[in-house]
Parts: sequence; structure tokens; C-alpha cells
Amino acid sequence: MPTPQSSKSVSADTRERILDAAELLLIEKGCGGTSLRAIASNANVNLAATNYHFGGKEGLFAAVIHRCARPINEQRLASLDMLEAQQSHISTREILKALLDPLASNNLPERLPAVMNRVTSEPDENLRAIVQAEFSEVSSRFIAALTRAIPQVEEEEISLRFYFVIGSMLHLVGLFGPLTSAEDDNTRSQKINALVNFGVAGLETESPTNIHSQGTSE
Amino acid sequence: MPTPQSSKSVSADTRERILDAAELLLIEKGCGGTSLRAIASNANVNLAATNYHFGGKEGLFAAVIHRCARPINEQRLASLDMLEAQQSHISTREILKALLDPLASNNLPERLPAVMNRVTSEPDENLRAIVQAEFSEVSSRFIAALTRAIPQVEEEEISLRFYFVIGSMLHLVGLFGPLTSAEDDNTRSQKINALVNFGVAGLETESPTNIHSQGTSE
DNA sequence: GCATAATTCAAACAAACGTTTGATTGATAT
DNA sequence: ATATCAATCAAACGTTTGTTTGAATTATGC
Repeated sequence: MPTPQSSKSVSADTRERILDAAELLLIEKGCGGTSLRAIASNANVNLAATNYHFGGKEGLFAAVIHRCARPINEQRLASLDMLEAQQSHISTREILKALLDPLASNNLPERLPAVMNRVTSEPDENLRAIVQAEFSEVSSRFIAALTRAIPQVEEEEISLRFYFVIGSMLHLVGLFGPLTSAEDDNTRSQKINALVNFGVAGLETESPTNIHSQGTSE
Repeated sequence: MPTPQSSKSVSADTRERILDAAELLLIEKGCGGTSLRAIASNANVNLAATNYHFGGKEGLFAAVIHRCARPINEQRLASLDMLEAQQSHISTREILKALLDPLASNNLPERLPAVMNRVTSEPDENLRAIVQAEFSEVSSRFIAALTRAIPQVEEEEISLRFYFVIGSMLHLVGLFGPLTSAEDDNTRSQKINALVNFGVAGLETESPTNIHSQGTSE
């Protein structure tokens, strides 16, 4: 009983159909709420096929995460590479656009944001580790770039604010809603752009030294 | 077989012990990953007691959410009431502090942030409705206050940015980690304060009219 | 003390879960 | 054709799930 993790066999179609169905159900019902039986039923494959091709439920969801996260993260890193190759100083806005604009692009798997939103809040330890590994390079690279772009703020603070942006992003893509593949891409781009504006201002702000007597007008 | 939803009977202790155990497991394992048997075992009560007191798993988690969310939301609204009663114009910072400072206070249920983080990302429809109902008043009140505090930004944009702050907040309290009751409160306060600074800057920024040629230094 | 109601308990229920098995099909290569 | 291997299939495995039952226990009111 082999588990062909990467075989270009005749019916590689089965693998894709399983991944599609798993992705959809993962978004709608969450990880724990999705059963292999429901996946197999929606994909029109036998129940045992899920274990045959992916070795188990965990392996299946890991494959879903990988298939979703890889292209968008590659695009992010490629955009950052291009910026760093062309310019000596990169603005905060350019960095954030490299990070967030891929979410509005429509030549990517459309359900990617929803998958990210689901899976980043999974309680399962193994899945969290998979997600973290999938995004670790993006995090470190972008935090480093932001630290260089905003020298007046110390790195630890930049790191924290970066996670604020990530939190806003996850919450935003949750608002995109599942299954809105035919949604107005313009609306989505506008919201991404609003997040870029919000993030630029938040990242670049200087912490007030004395918080008291700040805005107490009367 | 009655289900006493609010009875001050002798052993109301059982109810509290069930809620405590459910709250803890909800944080660690998530909603779908927590079984009534695990809850009953950790609470040292009989399995049937969970159904007897709360009518089912869903009723139990609804009670957990309610018990967690109510005091902090009351504190938020009370702070906002006080601001609006004392001052004619309230600053963005004051509003955000009213919203976020309760998360750093230690006289509140300490595991509240973690519960919020877990439950706001639940796929279950019924639970999502419960959460939304629990936070609807806070959302509308604070969005209205922010709209008044930042007249140069239109309300729809304020509403979107408010949800960015909420997303950052949820992501942040996820970093607090579960079970860190003995954690350094100072660290927690500092991070909340960093979020306030981040949010003030992001909320008050004016959207650049022309995004192009913005930061392309070379 | 006694009746009455509220609460706890051990035990069982059917249903759904992830996984495994062994036979069967289909294609490939010698 | 025949041997070989990947792929699909129906069926069952043992657990675990949420919920229910009816008896036992405890507290309450008179």
C-alpha cells in the first residue's frame, strides 16, 4: 500500500478533485467539522481514496494548505525581490502592496484567502505548525524589509505592528466570505487598498512618549 | 427533565465548574475539538450534568461566550458612556483605549481574550450568530463614536478600519497564548498600548487620492 | 418525618468518525 | 498473453461522539 505523494499517474485527476472538495469544505465547515466521508462524497471518489492519496486526514489538509499558500507566497517574495533589486530605499507602501495586493489578484486560487483565515485559527497543533512553516519565510523577509524602510521605529515594534497588519488582513479576508468567486473584484481591490493605507499609517507612526494629556481637550 | 437555565440552587457550583472546564478546553482545543466527556472529566462532574444544566453542547458554549463577553463589553460601553458624558469632543485615542484597555485589566476573567479569539473564527453558524449578537452593540456604538471623532474620513471607511483594529486585536490576544494567567501583565499592557498607537494612526490617516507615484523614490 | 422536587449518577443508545482490509479493475511493460 | 503495479472499490474495523434514560441521591417545604 504505497502513498504516492507526487505521482503523475493516469488519474491524477482524482487527487485534484479531492483537494478541491477538501478546500471547499474546509472553508465552509472548518477543519474539525469536515469529515473524510463528506470530502469523498463531494469529490465523487471512494472514501478510501483520501487515505490512499494523502495518507490520512492530516496529510490531506496539509496538501490543501500547501497548494493554497505556495503560489501567493511565491508572488509576495517575487515582488519583494524585484523591489529590493531595483531600488535602494523601498517605501512602506510598496512593501505592503507586495504583501497584500496578491490577495486581490484574480489569477490565483480564489478561495485562498478563506483557507488562510480558517487555517490560521486552527487549534490543532500539527496544522498550526504546517501553516507557520508555510509562512515563516514571508514573515521574516517582510519584517526585515519594513525594519529597513522605517528606521525610526525599532525592530521589535515593527515586528509587533506587522502582526497587527496580518491580523487585519485575516479578518478582512474573512469578510470576503466563502464562495464569493463571482464577487466584484473591484470591491475586493478597494478593501485591500484601504488596508494598505491603514497599515502604512499604523506602521510608520511614532509612539507618543507621554501618553497622558494626549487628546484630553477639555 | 427540566433544564434550569438560571436557578440559584444549592449546587450552582456545578454549573460554574462546568463553565470553567469548558472555557479552558475551548481555548486549548477549539469548539469542535472539545468533547462533553472531556469537559465533564475535567470538571469532576457526571457526563449527563452538562446536558442537564445547559441543554446540550451548543447551549454550553453559548453560556461560556456570554459569561466571557458580557463583563468586558459592559466595561467598554461604560467607558464610552463616561467619555461621551464628560466631553463634547472625544479623541480617537480615548475611544480606542476604552475599547482595548479592558483586555489588559487583570480583574476580569483572564482567559477572555483567548476565548474571543477562538470563537470569532468558529465555522459553526449558530455560534457565530451568538458571538455577533454579543458584540453588535459594542461595534455600532464605537463605530459611531469614531465617525464623530474623525470627521474627515467617511463612515464607511471608518467602519472598515474599525474591523481592521478588531482583526489586529484578535490576532494579538491570540499571541497572548492560552493559560498565561501568571504572565507579566506589564508586557500585556505594553502590547495593548502598541495596538492603540497603531490603531490611532491607521484610523486617522487620510487616504491618498492618487496612489501612483507615491513613494517611488527612484 | 415526610412528601416533593431538584440534582447526580452509571449505563446505554444510535450515529458518525478515521482508518484498514482484501478483492477488483485498469493500464504498462516484457 | 502474462506478469506487475498503481488505483479504485465495497465493506467492515474499533473508537468516539452527543444525547437519553431511569434509578439513586440530595436538598427543600410543610
